[in-house]
Amino acid sequence: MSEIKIILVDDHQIVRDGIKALLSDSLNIKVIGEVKSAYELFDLLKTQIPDIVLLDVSLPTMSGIEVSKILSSDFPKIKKLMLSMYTSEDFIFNAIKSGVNGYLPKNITRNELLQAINEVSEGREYFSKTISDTILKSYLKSAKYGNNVSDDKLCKLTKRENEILLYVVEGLHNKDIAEKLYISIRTVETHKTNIMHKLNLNGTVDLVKFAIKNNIIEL
Amino acid sequence: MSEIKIILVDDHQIVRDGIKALLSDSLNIKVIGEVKSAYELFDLLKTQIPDIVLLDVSLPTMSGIEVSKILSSDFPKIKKLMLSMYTSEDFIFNAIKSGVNGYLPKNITRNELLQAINEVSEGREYFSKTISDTILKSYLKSAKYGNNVSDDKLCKLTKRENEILLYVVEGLHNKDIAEKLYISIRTVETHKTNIMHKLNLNGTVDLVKFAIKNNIIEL
DNA sequence: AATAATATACGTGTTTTACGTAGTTTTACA
DNA sequence: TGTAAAACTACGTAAAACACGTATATTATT
Repeated sequence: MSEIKIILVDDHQIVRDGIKALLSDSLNIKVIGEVKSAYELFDLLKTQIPDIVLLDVSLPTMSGIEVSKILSSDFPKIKKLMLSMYTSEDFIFNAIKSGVNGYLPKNITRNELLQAINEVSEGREYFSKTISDTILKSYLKSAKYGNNVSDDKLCKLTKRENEILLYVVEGLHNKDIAEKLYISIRTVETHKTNIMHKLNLNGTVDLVKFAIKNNIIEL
Repeated sequence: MSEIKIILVDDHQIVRDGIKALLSDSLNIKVIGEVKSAYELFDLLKTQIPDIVLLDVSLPTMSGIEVSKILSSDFPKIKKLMLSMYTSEDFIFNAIKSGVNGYLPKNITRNELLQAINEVSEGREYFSKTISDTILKSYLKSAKYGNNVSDDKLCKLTKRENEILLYVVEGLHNKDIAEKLYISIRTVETHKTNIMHKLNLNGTVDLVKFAIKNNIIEL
C-alpha cells in the first residue's frame, strides 16, 4: 500500500491542525500541504500534486464547491473529499455535481475519516451515513413527486438578481436597494419575485437561510 | 508547573479528536474527558473535576453559554474557555456575562490555544485579537452613542414571544402562526413588533440571522 | 433577422410592518 | 390578600412588501 498524499483546505487553522494531528498517526497517509483558501490551494498545486484534497465547503471568497469544479476539470486525477458542517440536500447535490468523490459531515469519527480517505484513494466513493440517508430521502421524494429537486440553483440567477439578492440578505429594504441601483422599487420587487421562484423559496426567511448556507453572506 | 486537566465539550467528534491530538503534545495539559452535549458534561462532572472546560458555543439543546452560566454558579472553580465559529458582539457579550474566562474563535492557531489554556489556568483571562477588537469596537460605540448595545437580549423575550420567534424563523407566515396558536393575526403582528424592538432588529432578515447566531434554529 | 434572455416597470389585490392604543389575564410581591 | 407590573390579547391606519400577471427596451445567441 503506497502513501496517500493529502492537501487540507479549511479556513480554520484549528481544524486543519486537528485533522493533521489525527492523520499523523496513520502511516500510509501524509498531509503534504494545508491552505486556508482556494487561491492558496491553486498556488500550492503548481508545485505539489496530492492524491486527495480534503475540502471544506465553507471557504472565504470561493466556496468549496467551486473549487471542486475547477479541480475536476483542471486536475481530474486528484480526488476530492468534501467536509462540511452542513448536510442539506442542496449542498450535497451541488457537491456531487461538482465531482466530489466523497462527502462527510464534520461530526464524523476519526475512523470514519480514515476509512473515507482510504476508500476514495482507491477510486471508490465514500458518503457517510447521514449523507447517504439524505440522498436516499431526496431520491425517494423526487421519485414519488417527480420534482427534480435541486437544479444548480445559484447558477440560474442572473448577475442583476445576484446583486439584488446580496443586498436583500444584507438587510436592505426595497427602497434602499432601488435608490442604490437607481431603479424603481417595482423593479426590485420583480427581481426579488423572480429570485424566489428560481430558487424555489417561500419567503424572506428561507432566502436568508439559503444565502447563509450558500456562503453568500456571513453571519 | 502542575498538570492542567481539561474536559472538551463539542458536538463534532472530529473537532474533539483534533483538539485532543493537538493537546497531546503538551506535557502539562491533559484531556481527562470529552463530551458532545451539556448533559454528558454534567454527568461527567459527577466523577471528574477538570481545571478548564473547553466549551463550544453551538451545542445541541443547551447552548455553550447556558452551560457556562450553570458552571459559573455550580462549579465556580472550573475555568471556562469558550470556542466559537462566531465572533459577533452578542455572542461575546453573553459569553462574558455567563462568566467565561476566555473566548477564542475557531480559526486560532495551535499556539494561541495553548497560550489561552495556560493563561486561563493561571487565573488570568484570555481573549484573542479578533475578540478583543470586537469588544473594543463595541465599547467605543457605546461610549460614543450611549446605547448600551447588548443587554441580555434573549432573556428579555417572554415565553410567548420566544414561541412566536421560533415559528417565524422556521418560515411560517403570520396567518399560519395565528391558526396554529388560535390567536388573531394582529396578535402575532404585535408580538413580532415587540420582538423586533426588544432585540433591536431591523427586519425579518436580521431576525433570521439573529436566530441562527443564537442557535434558535439550525441551518 | 428571428429568438431567447435580461433588465426594466406597472396594475391590482393581499400580506406584512410600523406605530399607537387598549382591554384582559397572570404573576409577583409587599 | 390586594395591587402593581408584566404578559397576552387585539384593533386602526398608513406605508411597505409580496404575489401574479403583463409589458417594453436592450442584449446576446443562433
